[in-house]
Amino acid sequence: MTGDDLGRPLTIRDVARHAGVSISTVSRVMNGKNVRPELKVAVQQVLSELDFRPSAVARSMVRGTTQTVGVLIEDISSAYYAELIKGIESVLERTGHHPLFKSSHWSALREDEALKVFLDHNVDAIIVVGGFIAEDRLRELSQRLPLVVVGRSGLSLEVPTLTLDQHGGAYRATRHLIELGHREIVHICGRMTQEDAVGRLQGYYDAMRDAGLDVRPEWVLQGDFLETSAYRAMLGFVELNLPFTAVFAANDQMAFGANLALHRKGLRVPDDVSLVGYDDLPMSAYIVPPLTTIRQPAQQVGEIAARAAHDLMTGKTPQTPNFELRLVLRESTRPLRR
Amino acid sequence: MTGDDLGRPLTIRDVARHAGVSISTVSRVMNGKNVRPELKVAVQQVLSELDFRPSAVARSMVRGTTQTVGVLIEDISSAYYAELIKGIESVLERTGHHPLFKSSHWSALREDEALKVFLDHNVDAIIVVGGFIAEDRLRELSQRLPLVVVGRSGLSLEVPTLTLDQHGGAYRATRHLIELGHREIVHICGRMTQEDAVGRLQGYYDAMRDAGLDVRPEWVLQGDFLETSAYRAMLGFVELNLPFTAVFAANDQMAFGANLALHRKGLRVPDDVSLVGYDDLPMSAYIVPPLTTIRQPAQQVGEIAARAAHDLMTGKTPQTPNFELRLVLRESTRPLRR
DNA sequence: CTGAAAGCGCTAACAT
DNA sequence: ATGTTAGCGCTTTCAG
Repeated sequence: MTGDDLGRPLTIRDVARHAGVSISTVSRVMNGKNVRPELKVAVQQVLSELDFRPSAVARSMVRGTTQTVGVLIEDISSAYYAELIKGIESVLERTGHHPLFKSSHWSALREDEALKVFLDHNVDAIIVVGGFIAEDRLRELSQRLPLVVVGRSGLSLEVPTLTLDQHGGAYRATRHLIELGHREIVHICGRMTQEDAVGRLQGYYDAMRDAGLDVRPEWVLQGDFLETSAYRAMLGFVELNLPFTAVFAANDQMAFGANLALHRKGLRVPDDVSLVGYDDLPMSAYIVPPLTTIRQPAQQVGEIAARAAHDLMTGKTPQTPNFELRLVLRESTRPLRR
Repeated sequence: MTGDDLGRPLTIRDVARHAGVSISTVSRVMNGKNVRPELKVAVQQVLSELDFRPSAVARSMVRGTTQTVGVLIEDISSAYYAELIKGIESVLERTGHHPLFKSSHWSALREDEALKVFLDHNVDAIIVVGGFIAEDRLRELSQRLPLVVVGRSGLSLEVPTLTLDQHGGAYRATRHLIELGHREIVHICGRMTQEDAVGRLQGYYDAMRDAGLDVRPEWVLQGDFLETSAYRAMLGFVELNLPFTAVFAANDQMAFGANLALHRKGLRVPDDVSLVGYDDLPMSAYIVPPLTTIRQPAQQVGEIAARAAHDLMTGKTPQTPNFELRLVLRESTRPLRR
């Protein structure tokens, strides 16, 4: 009715003026406080007519809360973390919080930067996935705001910490191969700077040792969790002409790389070589042959982490259930033929 | 030195008090305005001693800018979009902006919600990737703030729009198969609600028609861009026992699914059936056999989109180069044996 | 139940 | 060059 459409976004004052009330009344209506019904209706009318939306920034300023939660993660774009993020997203969406994702790309410096950004922006909680942040810094953080840590072990923090038993998962994977009769088992490991990689390597070692099997140093191939590294490493290993009948890759992506390398060398999976991965990416059921692997319930972990963050924010005691790392039997392994 | 460490975060007043100056001087020092050198040093001293970081929220409030850019995308966690995001992240990191990612999961409602959230939070720019937002709404948005649109064609907007020639890409993929001598070519398409899927289907049709080839209706298999759909569709098709020698899947994920289905049915790729995908995911070079596919430079698209957003924010004229959709020849196709 | 006014932490006039 | 002050848009006392 009044033709005062300026480019400038509306403020609560505009609404108040149009409704003929004070700004506090408008605020009350928006926040469901007690207001005389007739006034309330009138204000709501104007609110929707003007399609008014209060500034989240102004609200944050006065409420001291932003409805955002910072999520620090190595790499948003990598397949495994993508699953985790999906889980976080899905529960935060329901609690009305907005995730703020930052990739640190395995750089301690960027981790630190990201945390500062989170703090500067006054996020209501932080979820840290993996990484290298010192225990003290985490403790300090947890004193300032709700903090949830995922995938860091050996921490003694008063903070919900979700960890998966990497050692156990790798042990199970290796054990599976051993039970199929394999004795010469190659392991392609991840970067030793990453906790998960170390745990999995150790699980492999221990499974071998417990079975009374020696591990030849040449059997441990250095990878970096990406396909290419495993592809190259596997190719190189085959050229050594050492006998081997099985491969355990520290993640599925490297298993893919190894799979192709074996194929190139004329070795059939699983007829000539059995192959086990780790993660169980959505894809892994669709490669040829479908990959036997250790299932990490990444999405579920993300959900629990987000729920824990929410619990912390609302003063509830977060649950941190144990996650089961199951072996998913598919078609890339078979009993050793003798 | 003064033992006043409260839990409450510091404000500019604390700094001012400690340095014995006014808050405006502190503000000036932080913003590089002219301040007497000695004072400046003193303030900087206090600033770092206290490890003070100004509230981004308060700054946003007064500056009217947030250093954030909203990124609306179907699904953060899907492999193709992950690449795009990586590109966006990498350039926004350098410009000092913080991406705010929202997945809309192919829901117009969520798209709308996300846009509102962006607006509420006063993002400095928005990047919209695909989706269903009406042209008018986009125009309206673009009048309020810098807007970059990715992957929407047929729009007549005064807005930087990055599109890839889906029709052309699919045409090239199909053409490749035809040139290899294939005539009975199956297409697994995506959801017809998605623009890209339609463009690719049309490209397939046109390539067939231009080659004087008829398309049997049974050759067009309905998928949804995920592995499973293609796996099932392919399985079902093979059971029809219709002759065919090649498959063009509308994305790599579906090509993976088809690949497995063919394998299950005892058909060898590429010896019995040639297979072409679309996207060129990082993974696609590592499946067995390595996938011939149309390369969509997703990461580069993300970079250009972010750069365009930045240009818009800084008043520069954004560049929107053409992207080349190359056929990447690998090992999943071969000449038809006669 | 409602309006006036204070104030969240900061920046940008405005005075000095 | 520096300090004082007025807001940014909102919520929340505090009076009435």
